[in-house]
Formats: sequence, C-alpha cells, structure tokens
Amino acid sequence: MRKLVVIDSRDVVPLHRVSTVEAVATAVRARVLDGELGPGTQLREVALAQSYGVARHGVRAALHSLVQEGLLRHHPNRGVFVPLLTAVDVADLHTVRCAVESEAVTRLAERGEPLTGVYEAFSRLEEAVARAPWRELIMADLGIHRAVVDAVGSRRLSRVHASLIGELRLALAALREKAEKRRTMLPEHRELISTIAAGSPEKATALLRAHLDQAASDLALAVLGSPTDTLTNAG
Amino acid sequence: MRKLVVIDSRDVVPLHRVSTVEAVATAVRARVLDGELGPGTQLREVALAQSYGVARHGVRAALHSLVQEGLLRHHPNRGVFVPLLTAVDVADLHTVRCAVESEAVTRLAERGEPLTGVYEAFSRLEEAVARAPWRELIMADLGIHRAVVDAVGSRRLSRVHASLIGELRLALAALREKAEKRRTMLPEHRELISTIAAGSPEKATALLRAHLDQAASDLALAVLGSPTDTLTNAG
DNA sequence: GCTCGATGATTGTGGAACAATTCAGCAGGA
DNA sequence: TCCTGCTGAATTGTTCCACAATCATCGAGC
Repeated sequence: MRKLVVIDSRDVVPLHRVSTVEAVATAVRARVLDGELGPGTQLREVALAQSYGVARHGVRAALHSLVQEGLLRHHPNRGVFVPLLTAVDVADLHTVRCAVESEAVTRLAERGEPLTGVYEAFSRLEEAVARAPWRELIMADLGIHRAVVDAVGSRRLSRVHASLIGELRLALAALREKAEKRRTMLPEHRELISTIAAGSPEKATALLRAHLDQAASDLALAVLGSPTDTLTNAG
Repeated sequence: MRKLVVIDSRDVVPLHRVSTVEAVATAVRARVLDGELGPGTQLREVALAQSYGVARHGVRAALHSLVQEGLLRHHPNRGVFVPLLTAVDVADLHTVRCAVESEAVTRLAERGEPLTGVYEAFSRLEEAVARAPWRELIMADLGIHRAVVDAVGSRRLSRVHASLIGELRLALAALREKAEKRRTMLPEHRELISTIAAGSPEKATALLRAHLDQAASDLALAVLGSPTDTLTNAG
C-alpha cells in the first residue's frame, strides 16, 4: 500500500561521485598504462600536486593506492616509481593469471552461464584483427579475457583479474608486433569460447592454459630483450 | 680486490623500518581480525589518531589501505566501518579461494616442489587438534592452506591469498565449534598433502575443492544464522 | 682513488583550519 | 499521522604550512 513512492529504495544506484584522491589515482594510472610515464620514472609529489591543482596529501594517498594496486613501486624516503618488470615478474603474474582465468573458464563451462559479454568482446576482437593497430589488438585480446572472468559474476575475482592485467600491461609495451599473432588470435579465441559454451571444462582449461603459456613466454622473451637495469625492484 | 668491506653488499637485509601509516594499519588490522572491533563498528579518525598519538592524515592513509585490502568498507562522507559479511560475500571469497588454491595444488603436484613449510604447518595442526581451542584450530587449518600457497613461490599469488584469508576471517567469527570437525580435519589434510606429494594433480585438486566447498557451505550457513542487518554493504 | 661531510631536493609527519556532507531532532503544516 | 524543511552538531574531505628525516650529489681533503 505504498502511495506515491517515486523512487523505490531497491532502485538506488551509486551515482559515482569521485573524491580527489580517486580522481588523481585514475589520472595517474591512465598515464602509466598508456606508457606516457615509462619505466623508471619517478612520480614526484609536489609536481603532481601542482599539475593537478590538489594538495600534496591527496597525491600521496593516490600514489599509495596505486602502489597497493601493484602498478607502482614505493622506495621508502625515495619516492614512487614506475617499475620495469622482469622475467620473474612476468612469470609471477602468469601464475596468478592462470589461477584466475582457469577458475573462470572451469566455472563457466560447468554451469553454462550466459556468455553475452564474451561474444561482444569477441566481435570487438574481430574488428581489431581486421584493421586496428597492434596496441589496440592486444587490448581487444585482454578484453576477451576480462569478459570471461566477468561472466563468472564474482566481484572479487574480477577485481583481482583487473589489477593483475593492469600490472601486466606495464610489460606489454615491450611486446612487438608479430604478424603471425594477427592470424592465430581469432581462431584460438573462437575455439576457446566455443569449448566453454559446449560445456567441456577440462578441454577448455587445457586450451586456456596453452594460450596463456604461449602469451607468457612471448612476454618473458620481450622483457628479457628490453634494457635490464637496476631500476627493477622487488615488490 | 675489496679491502676492509665490513658488510658485503649482497648481504643486505631490508631491516624493516615501518612507517607510521604501516604501523597504524597493522595495529588496526590486528584489532579487527581479533574481533575486538566487531562488524558494524565505525572507525573514527580523530579517536584513532588520538589513541595512537599520530596525525589524522596517517590514520586516514592507514584506513584507506585496509579498505583497499578488503578488510574494511568505506562510505563516502560517512566513514570507515567493519563490514558484516553476507552469504554472497562468502560465496564470492570462495570463488577466489578456489582459484588460488587450486592453482597452487596443481602446480605443486605437477612439479613436485619441496613441501617443508606444508609439513611444518601440518604438525602445528596436529598439536592444535589435540589441545587448542576452536579458534586456534581454525587458524592452524588456515595455516596449512597458506603454506600450500606459499610453497608455490609466487609472491603475488601469496599476496592475493593472504588478503583473501584476511577478509574471510571476518566471517569466521560466526563459525561455531563442531566436534566432528576436530576429528575429520587431520585425516582430510593428511590425504590432501600426501596426494600432492604423490604427484597427482587431478586427484589433489578434486580433494581440495571438496574440502573448500564444505568449508564454504559451513561458513555460509553460519553467516546466515548471524544477525542480518543493513550494515552489510557491497564492496 | 677513496672517504668524508656539506648541501639541496624530496619524502614523512604533524598541526590547524575550513568546506562539505551526513544525521538526528524538532517544529510546522496538510 | 505523515511529510517537509530547518537547524545544529558531528564527522569526513581537503587544503595550506611547517619542519624533521632521509637520500643523492658533489666537491674538498687526505
């Protein structure tokens, strides 16, 4: 018997107002992921504070966030730096990635969840393969994997994966285009997705792991090729 | 030709000096995990700042850390609270836990890594089963799982798992003692470990998943039994 | 060439102030 | 009775300033 209820209390939508530190964090994150701030760059607090017109505390908090996120490295009393990932880092990230994506694929195949998001991501990959530059092609690739994880519907699993991919993107800059990839990428993902849809968990995870292993070894090679210096630091 | 080098540069040990925010964070984390600060409690900045004798900024940073860690919830302009986990949260955490621990068990079984840490954890569980109270028994249980993940040797995998278990411990308070557990706990883990050591990945992960499923459903039931109120919030 | 110490830059921390927001309580009106 | 709007207190969000602590650089002196 509710009379004139304009907005039902269950309909509330967060209405994302962002705080300053969040805004700074996303801005800096974008600059790092886009490669504008290359590995080894120090992120000085005063400079950032001035450039964004915020207080130093806000910048500190934002950088602290990104450090916890794994995207930056903090050296006590020295500052925050964009890390240069080593082969060890790549292997480490690969481990976590296998964990998350294997679980996702297994669950999706077992309980035939809807894969609409995955199909959308795949069609974006189709477009990218046709005409997009290498960099966007990689992003489309990652987009599929993200969609697969998101399809599971676990907020925390998606969170872990997102942070993981973010860190991985730091190394991705070292990956140079290989024409072969442009050909194999589409059928590989098509097969993976259709195997998931067919409901064969074991086969799907096997495909996935082969795919990820390949990607990881490519990346490890690329990273080894890039300048090995003392900037690289343990997390 | 080094002359009179007292300390070789390779011998440096981090010498963990902790910053104030780190100190505050660990202090608060301990109080939350020990249940001293129950679900729904608000962590007020000024109060904490006074009680620890630090500036409000430090407290803010520390709380921010714990929020990112998943241990606390932040409501804009309202503050930071100890969350009350719902059955949904438990299921969500279970998903990630399956991902991480399955991967760990698979890898360990596949490449016969040394399991010394796991054996140590197991002997601690033996002691706990014999005479420790329920709470410590649970911690010993978690200790085994932590050791298994750590044995993989992936920093990031261990990190994810640690944060995961931390959040899970929030719900663990609702879990009441069951005498049956005290009997089944030891043989269950013994079988899991020996299967890993025997190098049978499939069987080991199957055992693990059954074990985790059981734990998750126990927890979900316990959480449903505890007071359901509006304090619970989405992450 | 090596060590040592001064110097400047940057981070780490504290203190105070104020704006912004939320919340509880209360008065007023349909 | 229920809704509305106001008001004031409490708390968070943000800024500015100050200063100690630490680190990297560089040059003097042996």
